[in-house]
Amino acid sequence: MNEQEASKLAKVVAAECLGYRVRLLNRVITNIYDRALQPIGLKANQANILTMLSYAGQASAADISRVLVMEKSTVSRTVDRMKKNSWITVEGHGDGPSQTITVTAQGRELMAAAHALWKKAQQQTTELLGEEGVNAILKLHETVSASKSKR
Amino acid sequence: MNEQEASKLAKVVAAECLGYRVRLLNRVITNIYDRALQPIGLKANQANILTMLSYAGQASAADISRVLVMEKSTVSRTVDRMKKNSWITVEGHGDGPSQTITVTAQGRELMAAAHALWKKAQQQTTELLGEEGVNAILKLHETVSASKSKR
DNA sequence: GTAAGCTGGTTGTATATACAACATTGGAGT
DNA sequence: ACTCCAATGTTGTATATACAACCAGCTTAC
Repeated sequence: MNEQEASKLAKVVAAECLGYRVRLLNRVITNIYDRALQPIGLKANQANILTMLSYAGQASAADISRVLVMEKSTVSRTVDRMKKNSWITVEGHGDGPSQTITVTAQGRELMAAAHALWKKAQQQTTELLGEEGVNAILKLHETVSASKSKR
Repeated sequence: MNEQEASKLAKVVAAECLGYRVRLLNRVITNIYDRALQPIGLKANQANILTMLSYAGQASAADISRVLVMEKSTVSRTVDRMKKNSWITVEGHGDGPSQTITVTAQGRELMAAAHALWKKAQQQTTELLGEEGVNAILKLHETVSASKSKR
């Protein structure tokens, strides 16, 4: 398959499916953040959780799930990984509900280191998308989160 | 944590990170397609590959990887799953390069069934995002795929 | 003509994601 | 006070994703 054919096919699939475009966009952008944070062993998603926790002071897994609109099982496992890295502590009855999750001193140090790296990724993304693209993302996010809150 | 606090936190994280917004957007939109296709056991991503293959007639794994801009290991495993479902056939030297992947009769039937379901998801997405949102996605996709082709 | 390198594919490992099934725990209602 | 239900969390299973290491075959350079 030559490049022309490939390009044509890509256009066909892309023209058809919004889902495809969103997934590709996600792969590209998330990759920028993940690569940037890779030197300190942090993933973009975990960085978001750390950020939320540091603003909140403390939160339960359910809080994280609600605030960041993530599936509770995803939160459960991610929290577990972060706990193993000693970035956070989880207090409360091992099994029972109502945990209290807080960022550890180590976690705060990590965040400090993450900030510079994250900023670079954010800038790279902004350059890639352009001002217009960034605004589009902001708007799309508003639309989606508005629809989510209705449920 | 009450709803006001949660909402405020969400805004903070979202305001900070474009990556977060894109991931959320991806989760919401991909979920629409996955749920729509769920009755026939097809995932959005696999549907895209099937579509590409049916337009192409045949393609190698490397072609899929290039056209849809997916990691080759992702393609390898997804192709494997689709093959197990008899939606596609893979011909060529078991190990060696240059496979020839084609859609089977079963695969074509599946696509026919998928089309109606996919269309519903597409419409649902369009309603969710609005005309403006859809245009934003189109534009973002162009920007991203243009940057990709430069590499 | 041979060695080095490129291309194509697979596999190991890790994370994010979704859905379903399950356990636990508190509280609400009677 | 007791029962039932809603909210919380965990775990099983499956897919998508990324990166790295690896293998096989073909091409290119010398």
